[in-house]
Amino acid sequence: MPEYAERFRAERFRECLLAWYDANRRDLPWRESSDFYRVWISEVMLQQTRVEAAIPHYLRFLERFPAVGVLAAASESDVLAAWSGLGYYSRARNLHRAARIVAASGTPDSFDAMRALPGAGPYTAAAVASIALGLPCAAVDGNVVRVASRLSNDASPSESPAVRRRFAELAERLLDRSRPGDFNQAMMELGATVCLPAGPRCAACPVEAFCAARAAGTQETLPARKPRAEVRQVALNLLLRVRIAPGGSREVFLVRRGGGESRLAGFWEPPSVEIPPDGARRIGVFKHQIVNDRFQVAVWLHPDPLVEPLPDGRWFAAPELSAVPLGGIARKAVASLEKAGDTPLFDIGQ
DNA sequence: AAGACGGGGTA
DNA sequence: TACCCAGTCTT
Repeated sequence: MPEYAERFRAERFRECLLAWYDANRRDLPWRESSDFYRVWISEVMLQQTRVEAAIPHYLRFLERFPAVGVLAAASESDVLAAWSGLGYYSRARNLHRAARIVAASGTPDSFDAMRALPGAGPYTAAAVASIALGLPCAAVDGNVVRVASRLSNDASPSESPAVRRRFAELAERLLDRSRPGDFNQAMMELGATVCLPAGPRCAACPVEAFCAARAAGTQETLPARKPRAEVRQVALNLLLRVRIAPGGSREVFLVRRGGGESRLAGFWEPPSVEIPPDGARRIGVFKHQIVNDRFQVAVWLHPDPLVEPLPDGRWFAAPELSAVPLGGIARKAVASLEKAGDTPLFDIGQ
């Protein structure tokens, strides 16, 4: 009877979590009521913003715009001014647009209606729907992803949409349908204060007994992320042939690994160069790296032409260079070369 | 799928 | 000083 056992476990989980929440819940300004407008404003403010940072702005904002009608009637610049210091100003612009929609057509009464408002994604729609409307929607923010990954001891990369869906389904299964708003806030508060990214305080955790990661001792390693793009530390040289003048194409140089431990470590840079006599004028600065077995090339236009033979004169074949995925910078550089009448040809030296 | 968005907090 | 944080929207 695995289903029955599962249901029983989920029920116990809810009891433990909510008992902990009831005993430890913080008094926050937006918890004084479950008023839709106040909950909504707080959830938008709390996107990418810490509770402590949001509180003073929240209080000021509500004083300035005490009800949705006031917000809807305000000018955008007034709203932006009240938002100043919070960052991500598109949140304020979306909120303002959404306020006009709510003022005109009424408070949303479902997850879908909430989700349709500008600035309300899956998280915000679920949070407001559960806290203000009492609807059984699981709100999955970064905290909940961390808690869910540890409860299930699931080391799949947490930024993949499919994996996030799995964690959301777990949260949905655990959700207390009679107190969805409290349950969601309890999960998030657990993640923020106990189930910490580093150094989780398992001894203080109300649901330790339900945690598969804790049982396996893997809690510190979760949630897992996509494997870091791997830069192969191999002396690969890339030959680019660039058509420079009406005369034809010219082979140009290449690149060596950039040094240092900085952001550019692992990229490849051209050696210092001299200007060739034939007036080759516009050669890019090239950086490339092997990322997950794919060649990536970035090309910067450089005011000074550069050409230099490789010191050792050796070339290595780069696989499928003509199919190299160019990043945004490289595409811009190539487009710029083409606009200037120079057709870049990519070729493989050997 | 990947990057922009903006502050503040932290190594 | 530079990196990190993590929802939503855009491309």
